[in-house]
Amino acid sequence: MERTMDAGPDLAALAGAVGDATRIRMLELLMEGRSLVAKELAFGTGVSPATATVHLKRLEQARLIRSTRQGRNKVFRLATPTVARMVEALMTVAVRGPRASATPEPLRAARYCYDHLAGRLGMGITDALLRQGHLSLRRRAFALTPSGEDWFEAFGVDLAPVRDQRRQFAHRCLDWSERRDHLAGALGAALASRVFALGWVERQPDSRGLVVTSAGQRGLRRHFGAL
Amino acid sequence: MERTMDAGPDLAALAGAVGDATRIRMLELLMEGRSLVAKELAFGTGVSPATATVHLKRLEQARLIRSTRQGRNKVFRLATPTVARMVEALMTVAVRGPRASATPEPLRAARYCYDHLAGRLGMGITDALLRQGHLSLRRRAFALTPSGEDWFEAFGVDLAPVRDQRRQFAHRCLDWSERRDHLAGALGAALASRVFALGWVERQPDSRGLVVTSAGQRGLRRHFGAL
DNA sequence: GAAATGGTTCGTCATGGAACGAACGATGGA
DNA sequence: TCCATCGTTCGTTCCATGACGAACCATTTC
Repeated sequence: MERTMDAGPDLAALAGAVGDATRIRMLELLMEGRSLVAKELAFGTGVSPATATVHLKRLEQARLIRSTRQGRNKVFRLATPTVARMVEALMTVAVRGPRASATPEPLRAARYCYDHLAGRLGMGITDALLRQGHLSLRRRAFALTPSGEDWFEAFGVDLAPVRDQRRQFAHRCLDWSERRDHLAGALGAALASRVFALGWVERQPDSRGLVVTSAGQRGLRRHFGAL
Repeated sequence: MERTMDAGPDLAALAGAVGDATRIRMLELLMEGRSLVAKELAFGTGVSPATATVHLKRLEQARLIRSTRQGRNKVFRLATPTVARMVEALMTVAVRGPRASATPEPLRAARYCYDHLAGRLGMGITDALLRQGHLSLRRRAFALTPSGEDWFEAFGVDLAPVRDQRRQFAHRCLDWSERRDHLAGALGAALASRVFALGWVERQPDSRGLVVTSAGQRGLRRHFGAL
């Protein structure tokens, strides 16, 4: 199909890469947890390893995902937080009016969005941090206040390496299930893995989404009050 | 292709609708100006009217666009500002690193994003309004200050009907060419059409994007200082 | 080294769907 | 009333590509 050259970003190429049921499902899977190996992505999309290889290669060429070898495994993750934002925007549109309330309860309650906490849990924590003056609002991001620095360190998050990452520090991410934004970026990811390390949340076995443990209930209440 | 039911939004359906070169181009065209008739969209994508009909129907079924009959014409527009946000997010990702600076100058400078001003012009105006205290920042939106209300009325924007619209009043839209956000929503659209009505900007004949007229240069400087 | 596992490559198949031209219904203007 | 224009419908063609199994490397484990 010949066509005059397009000004601006090459949407057609991107749309081609995104516009396949299996590939978008892969991106969706990568939104939930940090990174997955090829086999998990094949299984998760219900497709043979051979087919998965092709799709993953295509996604990688489109710079939507990145891979690293680990032994005989190949682990994939979203290429950039910007990609996560894009997928999030797609999800926001994909939630149809009448079906909007059909978003499964566990997903509304707590889930990963890329590498940070989302759903009502992520939102609640973010709101609490704002209320307590540990975060403040900036145009496109949150800012960590002095009291916030103390709080994070006391919570067990070593901030130095978090600041050293090349990605945005405290990004604001818009959630498709709640339509409000929550803490993302390097700081959001660090917070999420700390909460995970504390055993406050656990990955749900086969479904997507997270469950808050009873220790988590207590801990969250102690730190953030009623969420 | 049988597959277990997906939790959450139906991304596959959406991805299918978006993932075609012609259809994404149509969405792109609808981002620039308010609304277009079927023929313009056919011509703009280099496709026959028959083919265009099929694509437009598909996009409409996916609720990405909406149409109304006007005489023997059928005019299309993006269904919701949320869709515009999604396309914008796609564009942001589609801008490749090395090619980033290859974004054509006129598009960087001034263009429509859906129905409001974007590019450096939209950003500059937004910044000026913030600096002058006519807008203030909220979490997901801008807020119009009391002085801002006066300013808009003096500028010739009747705010009452703008507030009555069902869409968000002063949304923050992230720009793919500048990677910063600018005034959108009902207020952004009203401002854009006022600026257009004043003859300060004109649609570029065949390219995309806008040009600032000499009257516009003067008017913008007078109201906003150096942009 | 052999066996097991993860991933890739290759060849093939089948299907979806994108495109067109032609014929048709509808609307508006002369 | 008649013509021009706009859009839709239909039938057809044809190509892209998504899927698989089998064979093939590479790495770890025993």
